[in-house]
Amino acid sequence: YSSPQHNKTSRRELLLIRWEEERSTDGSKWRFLEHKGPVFAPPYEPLPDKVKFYYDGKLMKLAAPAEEVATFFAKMLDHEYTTKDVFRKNFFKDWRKEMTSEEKSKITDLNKCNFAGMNEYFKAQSEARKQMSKEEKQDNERILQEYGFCIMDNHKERIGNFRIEPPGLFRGRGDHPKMGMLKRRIRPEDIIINCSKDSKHPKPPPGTKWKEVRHDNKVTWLASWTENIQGSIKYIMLNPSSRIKGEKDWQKYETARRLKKCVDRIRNQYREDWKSKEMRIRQRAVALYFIDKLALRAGNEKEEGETADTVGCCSLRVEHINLYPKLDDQEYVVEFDFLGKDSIRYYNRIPVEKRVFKNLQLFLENKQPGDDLFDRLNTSILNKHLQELMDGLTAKVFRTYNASITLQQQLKELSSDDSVPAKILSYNRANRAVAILCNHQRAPPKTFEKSMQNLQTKIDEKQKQLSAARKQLKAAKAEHKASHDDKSKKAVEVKRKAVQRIEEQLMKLQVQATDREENKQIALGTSKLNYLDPRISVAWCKKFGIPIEKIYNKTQREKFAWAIDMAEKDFEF
DNA sequence: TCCCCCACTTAGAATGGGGAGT
DNA sequence: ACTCCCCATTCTAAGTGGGGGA
Repeated sequence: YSSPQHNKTSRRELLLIRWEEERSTDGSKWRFLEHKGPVFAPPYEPLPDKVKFYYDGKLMKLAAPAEEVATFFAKMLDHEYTTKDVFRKNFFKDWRKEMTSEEKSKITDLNKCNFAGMNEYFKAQSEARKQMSKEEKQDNERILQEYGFCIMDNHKERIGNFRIEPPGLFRGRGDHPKMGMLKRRIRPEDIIINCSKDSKHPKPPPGTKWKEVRHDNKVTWLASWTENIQGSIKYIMLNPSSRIKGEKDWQKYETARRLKKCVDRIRNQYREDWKSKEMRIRQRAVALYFIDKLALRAGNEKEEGETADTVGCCSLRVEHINLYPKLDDQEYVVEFDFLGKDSIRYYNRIPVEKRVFKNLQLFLENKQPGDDLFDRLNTSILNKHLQELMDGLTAKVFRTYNASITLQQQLKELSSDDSVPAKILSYNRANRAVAILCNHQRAPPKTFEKSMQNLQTKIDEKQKQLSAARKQLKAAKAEHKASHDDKSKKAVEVKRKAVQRIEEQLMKLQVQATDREENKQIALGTSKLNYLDPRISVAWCKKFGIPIEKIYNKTQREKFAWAIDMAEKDFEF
């Protein structure tokens, strides 16, 4: 950052030009890739004998394999998961697979297992670890330096997840049929390494082998393995600050900006299609309208019974919507109520155009609650159609586009003469509007009520202070009225200032309380990280002289380095 | 056309570490 | 120095969407 602005900019522009040129060739993602391979979970250490496990009230010593799996459960005792039937059932089934035949014949009922001793032991352990955190920190740092980076095309790049996931109990979100199942330990023999032929290949731990070493530069991952719960592949990939991720991110926003140029045409088109003679075209047009207007996800089909029952737009079922020809003072209201990604509930009531409403009534005819709303549509059909409307257009581009354009519009409406803290508050409001659009929710933090109470206490105290200060001011005024001397005049001024200061402090606390309350169930991070073109925020900061640190923390600045360099104050999404 | 596989982005929860307040 | 709380970071699950083969 020591170089002059114009140099920095042109360097970055050149880099982007280079990115673009390199991209357009043969689909290869890199020319050289060298890394040290992943870091494995530490081997299991059997519990000391003082840690007791009881079955049916009787002390029992488990052999290492069953003991290890028992510790996974014991560590989660305080978690709600361990009270759920499905979790317990899946856990117990998988746990029994790890038992010796003797253990298996004795342990037949999970309810008779007492893990309390183990649980206490691990709590004590994590306390102890906190005490000696210095050494551990150094250790982590050493591992990070050794395994946390790779060389890709002449650049040292940070790896995102260089540690292999440790074994444990699967924690699915929502009503997941597989929750509690044993996630098995990953060994070197499970790992496929990807690197360049002419690089120094990573060595497997002594006495082990990799499953495979390949040299595929059409993909970006450094290592992969197949996970045993869903049978899906997991990858080790680079950090968001890397060239390969940044470039992709930039492309994503460029595609969304291209959508901006033709979105009017597309909107007119789907409105026309609401009138089509063909059912499949009407369904496609209504679904696209929802994706555009409500920022719904595409909604791929899912394998029944393998995952939680969640839906997106194309997979909506009859039971997920209600139609109200009239509701309160509005006409043609559609009520949505379904579980989306991560089993987050989407609930919304929106008035739609009459034509959409009539179409929905048509789609619902002769259907059961469990039937598909759009029975002639799926994401593949929709995306093929979108591809014809614009090169590179898919359903998810609408989410990116609508999120980013919303932020830009909201920021434009702000008054420019606010103070910096007021501007930042407004920025967060705009961010929040996007998070609400995208339905980014979170569980209220466990400490939420308490921290709100603390804040309220502060506010109450401040209010008391204020009324005391006001009384003093009043007294000082009376004093001055009586004496009319300079000293009392000064005293009035002093008291007036104090009142003003306390008023400001109170205001600040109240704003903070409002902000926190409004954020109770809303997660801002996801939209900031994945949907809002960072150049909008960077341009806004530059235009109003707001330090970028007020908007993006260190990690975010690293991820968005390309945008921070590239965007000038007049950038338009 | 359908299905399955693969690679990648997007997601909320859990964890950890450091700073503010006492 | 200590505690508590908050935010950054880490973790890994859960989506999207393309491609290939039956």
